[in-house]
Amino acid sequence: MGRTRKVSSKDVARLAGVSQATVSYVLNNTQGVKISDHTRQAVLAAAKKLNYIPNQCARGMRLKKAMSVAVVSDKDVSNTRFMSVLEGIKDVLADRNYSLTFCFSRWQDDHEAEHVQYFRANRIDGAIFVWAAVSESHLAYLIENEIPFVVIHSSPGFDRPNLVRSHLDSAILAAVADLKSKGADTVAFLGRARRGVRSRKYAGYLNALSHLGVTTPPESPLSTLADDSEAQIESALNEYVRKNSGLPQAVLCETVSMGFRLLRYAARNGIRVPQDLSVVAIGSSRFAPLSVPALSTIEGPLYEMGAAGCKMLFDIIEGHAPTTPVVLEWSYVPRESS
Amino acid sequence: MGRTRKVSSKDVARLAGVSQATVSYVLNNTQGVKISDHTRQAVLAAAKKLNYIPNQCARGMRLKKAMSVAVVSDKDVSNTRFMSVLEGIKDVLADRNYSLTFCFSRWQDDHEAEHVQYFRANRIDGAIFVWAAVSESHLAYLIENEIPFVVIHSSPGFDRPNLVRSHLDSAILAAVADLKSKGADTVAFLGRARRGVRSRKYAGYLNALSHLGVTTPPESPLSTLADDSEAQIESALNEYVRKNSGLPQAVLCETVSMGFRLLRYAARNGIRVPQDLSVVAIGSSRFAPLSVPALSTIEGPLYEMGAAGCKMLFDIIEGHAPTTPVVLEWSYVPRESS
DNA sequence: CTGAAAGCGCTAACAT
DNA sequence: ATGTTAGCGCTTTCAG
Repeated sequence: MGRTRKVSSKDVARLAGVSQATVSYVLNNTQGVKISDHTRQAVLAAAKKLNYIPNQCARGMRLKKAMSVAVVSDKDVSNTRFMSVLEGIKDVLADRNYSLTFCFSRWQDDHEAEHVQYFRANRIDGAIFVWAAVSESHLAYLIENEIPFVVIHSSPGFDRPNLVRSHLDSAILAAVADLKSKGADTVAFLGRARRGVRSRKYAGYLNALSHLGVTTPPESPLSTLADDSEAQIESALNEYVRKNSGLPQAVLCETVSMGFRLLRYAARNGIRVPQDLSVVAIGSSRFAPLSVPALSTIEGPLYEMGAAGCKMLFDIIEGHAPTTPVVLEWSYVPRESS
Repeated sequence: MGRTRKVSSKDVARLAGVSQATVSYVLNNTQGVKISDHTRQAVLAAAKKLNYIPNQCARGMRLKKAMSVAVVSDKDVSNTRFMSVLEGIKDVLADRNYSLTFCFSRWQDDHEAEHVQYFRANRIDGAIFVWAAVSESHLAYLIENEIPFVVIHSSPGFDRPNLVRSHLDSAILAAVADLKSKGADTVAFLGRARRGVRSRKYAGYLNALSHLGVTTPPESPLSTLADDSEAQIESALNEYVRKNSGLPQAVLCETVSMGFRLLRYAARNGIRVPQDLSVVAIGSSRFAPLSVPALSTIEGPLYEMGAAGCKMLFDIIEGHAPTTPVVLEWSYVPRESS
């Protein structure tokens, strides 16, 4: 058939035998404008017949909106997480017919940052920072210039109202409670030494133990763990067994990959999971349900953080600045390993 | 200072004491229009003073362009690779003042795909598929409807002119030649069994061996390798040693993580790298230069593939369809481990 | 060499 | 209940 000139609202109007304005009224369901059912159907039919899609650029120009928001991130975001957040954002955008413009956060000069230029060039209506390195001074610049933005960031100590972050403790508590209810008197933590006590995950673990009166094993976290390789984990567990004269009944792993490795260790050594040992890992992976046994996890609200951040951005764009951050809960997803 | 109304070309014109048209001429360096140096400077000064940035939406509308292209990908692209490609694309886009609109490839209905809608709504001028699942029938639809697109895809057997793919064999040849020149008579391949003979990487390895007359060890690829865990690699190597009565002098690893694990194995067993054993891994990682010894790698032309794809897309948009795919070479990056 | 004016496709007063 | 019209900010003939 080849390309015919793109169809405009004028074409629809002509075919429906009405004016362009009427087409706009019908298609946008403009409030306070009454359209007879007859013409409405005519317009709808014409639009469908011509396969009409409004020119967002023209629309945006008239509305003084860009109909797009920027997602700005670093070049080395971890992937699964990032894509889930993007999904959440995209779904909210789709509802409003907004598109997603992608920016990297390079900090040459605050004024020259890509998203700033884009905003001033009317290409975006606001920006969402997704785990991006972003200085307080730059955020101050954005505020000063009234550029709408939201920060999606999990690390604590970063407090502003237009922030979406996550809360881990309750989910860990739920997991440990579940382990306890299934008979585990002692729950060990498997994590990297260099993270140590400062980590949110370890803090949540300690918090859960004290709330539930579960024994803290003397050798936990397994501090000899330099990385999450299989050999490291194996030797750490061996040392644990030696010091505590036996395996823990349950282990909370800092990452999914540690969880997997622990499962492999157990399999190799004839330890039955979850009968002899329960395993729960913190993090998300498409593969968690696919291991044998399927790995129980504590998962971050990635999609929801994206969606919440995007909704918050729209609120800001529409003049309703949030007064307090959105905090979303991680959740305990028990599978076969616990 | 607060937000003042956005500055338009009219404001610049007024300040410079010229007409809007002149501003446009100067700022776009319009061909075939002579502007006196005096007015040119006046316009430039005014623009700078007002910090003027043209409204891309209005500009695009007038030019009948969207000033943006879509990157279409799946939700689970592997990350380092993806971000590098995006960088290449973004740099080319920046040259032309284009922005990047992000789409997921969901195949509900060919006509309803997001990028199709976006094209018809004038939000994008074309699409780049980055390792996305995309059916031939959908591509046919895009061609039929004259929607400009390019496919960045490495797997073979996918042949069309508007394609950017990569070629691995020469880089592997270079690596093996280097290993040989340093005295390695035998080079083993460390890869996952399930990939086996069908993989491009293994094929490239065999090709290099036969070209250079390097010995193919009987136990290569290390077919017992079920995954890339440390324990698996260790037992595979042990088996290799048993069957070949000794370690290979050099190993080509299918992935960077295998390379790292091999280095750790060597360190644990007192094998000196590269004196006793040379290691080269296929793939890219920020960490490759950071290991001890720094890992030699064979790296894909990720950035370049993005850039080439984007340039190709602009060619297509401007009516110059390519007649043949772009094929870019991987490169051998020797570091300390070889 | 520069300016006036038309118009890209759309929406929203303001008419009717 | 619908049509007329005036722009949104920009580029580009066409006149001076």
